This record gives sequence, C-alpha cells and structure tokens, in this order.
Amino acid sequence: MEQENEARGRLIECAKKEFLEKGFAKASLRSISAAAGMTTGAVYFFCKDKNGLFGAVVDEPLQRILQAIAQHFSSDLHADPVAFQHETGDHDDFADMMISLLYADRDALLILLEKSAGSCYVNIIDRFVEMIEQHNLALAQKYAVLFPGKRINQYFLHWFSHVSINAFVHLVTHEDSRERARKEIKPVMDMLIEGWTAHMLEDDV
Amino acid sequence: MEQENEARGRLIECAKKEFLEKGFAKASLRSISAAAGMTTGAVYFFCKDKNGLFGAVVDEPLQRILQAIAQHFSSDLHADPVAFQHETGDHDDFADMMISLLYADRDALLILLEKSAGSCYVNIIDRFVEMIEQHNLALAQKYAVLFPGKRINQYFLHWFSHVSINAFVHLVTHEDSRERARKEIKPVMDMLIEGWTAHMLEDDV
Amino acid sequence: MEQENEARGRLIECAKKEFLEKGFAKASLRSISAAAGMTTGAVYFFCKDKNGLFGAVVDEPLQRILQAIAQHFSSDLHADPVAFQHETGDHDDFADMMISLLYADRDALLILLEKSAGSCYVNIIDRFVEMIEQHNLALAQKYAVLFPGKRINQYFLHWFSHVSINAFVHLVTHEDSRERARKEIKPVMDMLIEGWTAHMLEDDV
Amino acid sequence: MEQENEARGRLIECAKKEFLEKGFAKASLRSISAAAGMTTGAVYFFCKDKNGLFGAVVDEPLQRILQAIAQHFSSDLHADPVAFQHETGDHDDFADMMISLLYADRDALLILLEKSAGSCYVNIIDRFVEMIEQHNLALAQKYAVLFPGKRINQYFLHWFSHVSINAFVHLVTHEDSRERARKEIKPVMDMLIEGWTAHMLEDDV
DNA sequence: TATGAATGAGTCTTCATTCAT
DNA sequence: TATGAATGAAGACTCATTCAT
Repeated sequence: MEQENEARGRLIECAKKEFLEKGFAKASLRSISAAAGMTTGAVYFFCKDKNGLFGAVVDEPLQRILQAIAQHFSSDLHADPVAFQHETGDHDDFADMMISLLYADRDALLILLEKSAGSCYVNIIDRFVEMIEQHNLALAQKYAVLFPGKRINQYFLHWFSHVSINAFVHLVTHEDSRERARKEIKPVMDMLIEGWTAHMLEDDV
Repeated sequence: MEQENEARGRLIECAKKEFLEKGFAKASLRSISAAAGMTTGAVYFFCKDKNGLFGAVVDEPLQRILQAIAQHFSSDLHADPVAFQHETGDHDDFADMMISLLYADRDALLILLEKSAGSCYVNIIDRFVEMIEQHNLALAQKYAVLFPGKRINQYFLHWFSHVSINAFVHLVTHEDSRERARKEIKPVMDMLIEGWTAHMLEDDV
Repeated sequence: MEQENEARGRLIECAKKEFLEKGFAKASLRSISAAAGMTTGAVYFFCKDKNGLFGAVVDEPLQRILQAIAQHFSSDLHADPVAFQHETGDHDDFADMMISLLYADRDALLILLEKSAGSCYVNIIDRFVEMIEQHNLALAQKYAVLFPGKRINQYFLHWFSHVSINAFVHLVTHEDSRERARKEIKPVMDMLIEGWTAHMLEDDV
Repeated sequence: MEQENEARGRLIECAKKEFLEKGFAKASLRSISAAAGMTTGAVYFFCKDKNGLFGAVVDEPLQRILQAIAQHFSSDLHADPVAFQHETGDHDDFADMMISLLYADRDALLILLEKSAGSCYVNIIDRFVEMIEQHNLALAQKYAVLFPGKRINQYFLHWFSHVSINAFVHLVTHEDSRERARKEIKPVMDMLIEGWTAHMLEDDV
C-alpha cells in the first residue's frame, strides 16, 4: 500500500519465501538477507529482530482479519438466536468475508497458521478460537434460555469453536483456488450449523 | 516388555519431559542427558540421533494406534454402508478403543501430536488422516452406489477426515480425565455421523 | 560561549546521559542519536567518531581543571617548603578551587572519572596523578634539603599523589552537595598534610 | 591444586592473559580459544559462559581473600579499641596476610581489581570497602564511647575505608616485588593509623 | 557401557562507521 | 545540514554430533 522502500520490499518478500519453506524457527536471517542481496546487519535496519521480520510479513493481514471478525461479531450478537440455523445469509457473508481476507495474502496467512512455531505468534489460532468461543458462548446463552432443562455443553462448545476456525484454516491450507474455496465451504458451514443446533445444549441433570 | 536397561529408561523419561515442555526443535540433548544424569555422548549409545530419541519416546504408542486403526478398518469395511449412521455400537467401540490407546501413554501422544515440529514425525496427523480418508472413501463409494445422480464430495471427504481425527486429538489434548473423555466424545461423534450422512454426497452435475 | 547549534547541544546532552548510565564502552551511538532525535549518521557530522563525542562531553571541564591545577602549581612552587604543613590557607584555596571546578559540570566529571573505560580518556586520573606527583616531588626535594640523612620515599610519594587525587575523586563521586563537600574535605586534607610531613622522607641508608 | 584437565588449564591461562591485556569487556572468546588451541564451542564445555570463564580465573583467589579478611576481622573486634594505634603487631599481621594473598596469584588479582568492567565482578572493590567500613565503624563506635562530646565523622569513615583498601590495591598494582611491597606498605599503614586516631571523631554539635 | 572432550557450523544480534544524496 | 541505507566484522553462544578411550 505505502510506497515503501524497494530493498525493504525485497527483504520481506524473501523472508516470506523462507518462512514458508522452513518455518520461523529454521529460517535463517543469513540466507534471507543473502537472498535479498543485503547483509544480515541490514535486516536490523529494517526490523527490530527476527520476530519483527516475521511480523512484517504476517501482521498486516492478521490485523485485518482480527478486526473483521471482531466487527462481525459485535454486529452479529444482536441477531435472533432462535433463528441461528436459518440465518444462512449471515453465515454466508461471514464465510465470504473470511475467504476474501484469507486469500488476499494467502502466503502470509499460511505462514502465520502453519509456520509460526518458535515466533511470538505461536498459537495465534488459539486467539481466533477464543474470540469465536466467546461469541458462541454468548449466542448459546441466549439460545439456552428458550430451552428449560437444557444447558450448554461446555466441552462441545470449545471443540465446536475449534472446528469452526479449522474449517477456514483447512480451506486456505488445502484449496488453492479462491473460487472453489467459496463453493467447498458451503456444506462445511451447513454441517456446522446443524451440529450447533443439535448438540450445543445437553440435558441438565 | 523387553528387559530394558535402567539408564535408558531414565533417558527416555527425561526426553519425554523435555519434548513435552519445549517441543522437538527446541529440546536440547544437552539438557536432556544432564537431567538423566549422563553425558550427551551416552545418548548416542542408546539412540541413533535426536530423531531416534524422539522415536524412542513416541514410536511404540504410535504403532499401537496405527495397528489398531488398520485392524478396525479392515473389519469395518464388510459392514453394511446403508446403515452407517445406525451402527452406533460400532462407532462407540471405535471411540472407546481410540480413547484407551490415546490415554494409555498420553504424554507420548501429546508430544507426537503437538510437539513434533522439526522431527521426522511432523505431519504424523496427516498419516492418520490419510488412513481414515481412504476408509471413508471406500465407505462412501459403496454408499454412493445407492444414490444415482449423487457423487462423492471430495473436498468434504477430506475435511471430514481431518475433523474426525481432530476430534480425538482435541480430546486428548484438552481433556485430562479419560472418563470424561468417554462422555465428551459422544455428541461429537453424533455430529460427525449426521454430517457424513447429510453432506458426503453432492449432486452430480 | 560559542553560538552552538541546537541539535548539537541536544546530541551532547543525550550522550552525557547515556555515557553516565552505561559507560563509554557499552554506550550505543544508535540509542544516543535516537534519543537526540537524529540518525547515527548525523553524529558523524558533529563529531569525528565515538571518542570525539565522548570528548565533546568531557573535554571542556577537563581542560579547565588541568589548567587550573597547572596554574596553581606553578605559583605554589615558590612557597616555603618548610612551612608545607602550615600553609593551611593555600591548601584550602586549592581544595576550594578543585571543588568549584569539579561540581561546575559534575556529570561530565563523573563520566570522565568513572565511565571512560574503553575510550581514549582511560586512565585520565593517571594524568592528574602525574601532575601532582611532579609537583610533590619538587616540593619534597626542596624539603629534603633541610634534612640531611633523609631521602624521599619514592613509593610513598607515588601513593600519596594517588591518594591526594582520589580524595577529590571520592568527594565528587560520593557527595552530592557542594557545600557539604567543602566541609568534608577538611579532615581529609589535614590527614594528608600530616601524612606528608611525617612520612615523605625516609632514612637514607 | 587439583590435577585438572590440561586443555582446561591452557584455556584458563590464555583467558588470564587476554583479560589482563584487554579487560573483560574487550576480551574475545574467539581469540582466547584460538590461543588455547580450541574452538569457541569448547570453551562452553569448560565454562558456563564468558562470566564463568572470568570466574574460573579470579574466583579462587578472591574467595581466599574474602575469607581471610572476614576471619581476621572477627578476631580483631575483641581487641582493645583504645589501643588501636598501638596494635602495630596486629596491623602488620594483617598487612602481611593481605600481601601474601595478593601476590599469591597476582595476575588474577590485577584482573579482578582493574579489568573486571562489564563482568559480574564489577565493583568488587566496593565489597571489600563495605567489609572494612563495617569493621571500622564497629571499632570507631567502641572508640567514641571514650570521648564524650565527640562523634564519628561518617564521611571520613567512608573515605578512610576506601583509602585503606586502595592502599593494598595500589600496592599490588604498582609494586612488582613482594618483598619491596612488604616494606613499602609500612609508612602507608602508619599514616593510616595516625589519620584514624586524629580524624575519625569530630566534635559533636 | 558410557564418558569426556571437542568440533564446526551455525544461531541471532550489535556495533561503529560510511557515504550518496 | 543531515538522512537513510547499508556494510562488514565481530560479538557471545548453542547445537547435534563424533570418537578415542
């Protein structure tokens, strides 16, 4: 977006390639900077350290996704929980948004999701899971009110949140084409919605 | 089983602890061998190398699971695919078996599933997924015969296999108690079965 | 005095702070220039190099002291050596002058005396010691003439010169208040004078 | 003393030489290990890190001195404070002991006293000063009791303690011969004793 | 059976310095 | 007058691995 320095761009592009190939821990600043045609020292002109370089690759797309999710959830909560399973349009919108975001800078996301071991972004997926779990919890609580004698199944809630996130992670990880991704996610989302409806509440003992 | 050496046992126990804490890549043979009260050199008497040590920790429980799954699948295939969703007993058996196996040496499994980055066991989960995917495919093919105008949704099949495996990974990862694990897996399995039935086949175009 | 540049002043002020905190060797031009709101390159516009920057901080007060001592000594030498211990006024004057000079830019002096390791000002104290030692030697020679059968104790002379300088170094280093410094130095000076008289000459063998 | 490994001995000897020449901060493990005919990695087999190597050079003689001082002081405190200035024998013993200790491994002491900047032994002299200051304080308190209307001059006490330590530091630093050291310290000690007697107490206001 | 010693390549990082602009 | 970019050498340190004994 910004008309950045050219060498910096080269550096980050090479870093992206190396992180994608070797992962954060095994990536070598030496080989990254060599590929970018500069010395290791130069890297430290552009970034604070190895983690900073990693951040330069992944942070922007990450923030975009984080914000989009937060925003979506804040608006979504006012919806009618009874109609959870019928709000197809809403779920479709969410899925479309996620796919757009995920594929906008797919390599960066792949790195973030699969190659961040050792960096300060480890377990970033857990942050996504936490966000969606909180949201699901709120939704489920409103839902549970309508069913006396039922209560939220906490374990299922947690697992369900995991699976929901992983649905997108799996998508961006296994499906190269954004168009096909749009199509493939549908039955997955449907199955998730049905599962939510059928199993989120358990009998209160 | 084998009349093992005592020092070797100590070594492997300490390795298990270190791998669990730091993961394969960040684990240090120095600190492992120090904890086991021996020198780094000694490690190479017992194992070929770092990967070998990792294998000494995780391979036995891994093989047990691999065999159990293979065996289960070979017998399962003769079942009636029409009745997939009704074979509750069978699914329960499978889940019980898996839980038994997973919790028998839970630490080793945790390491294998979550801490193997950098070792030659990376992506071991993918091997599980492949196994189950082949099995699901065979099942689905028999099932598809009964529904002309329908065909297997390949992407869904793959994702479904992933989720099936992850159901167990998530369980062993998040649930300390084997008894609770037995209970928590139920709605998860139910949701999986329902999802299979509803979405494994898509309209043939 | 000079119509200095404002940025230069800021730079030197920040350098002073950093040198005081970390000492010459561990001070970083990067962090100094950053604190001064400029780039490292800019430092080299104002100074020749790191040592030059150090000099910009400490050299002026140093020169003032060097000159004052030289001047004091050249006038002092004409005094009557017999009366060394009685020239209280003279010693008081010297002490007062030193204290004024030392506290005029105390931070700079502290840096020079305690934080110059690694710079070309290391062992600057030795230069003070040499000056005072030469002076003490001259004084002692005139004094020795009056005591046949006695000669100057060279080692004592050297140590004594050290201690004399350190009396002031210790003062500026440990005593924040210039007024208290004026008071505290008195018994110290007295002890030095008495020591001089009693031990500077030893029996000639 | 211990029949140590030969390479380790070589390493420590080379380290001693390098520390003596360049000081802790500017000493290079690279050049030390090269001089000792081994790789940098080997250093870490023998020592924890650079500070550990420094410790291997200086810690033993340091501990010997620390203990000797502590022991001397604990016995000395029972002496008659009135007779402080007359206990020539005692002071002589102390001086002799210190000189023996200081010259037993003089290079190590020189390093410790003058070249420790940057290491975890910086300001080790202050520890000596503190020890002797506490002792001097205790002595002075007993002494002060005998002189109503007088009180301890705190600044003088502190400075005096510094000078006392520096008497030995200066000695080992400037005098190569242990025999001459024994002789040179005498007038210094005398001057210290006289100064103590004359100036440690000031008029109570 | 295991050790103690050592290697050597590699890690990230920091630094003073330079120089075209 | 000052910057931004980059250098290059060196820094301490860690590691898996080897091998004679």
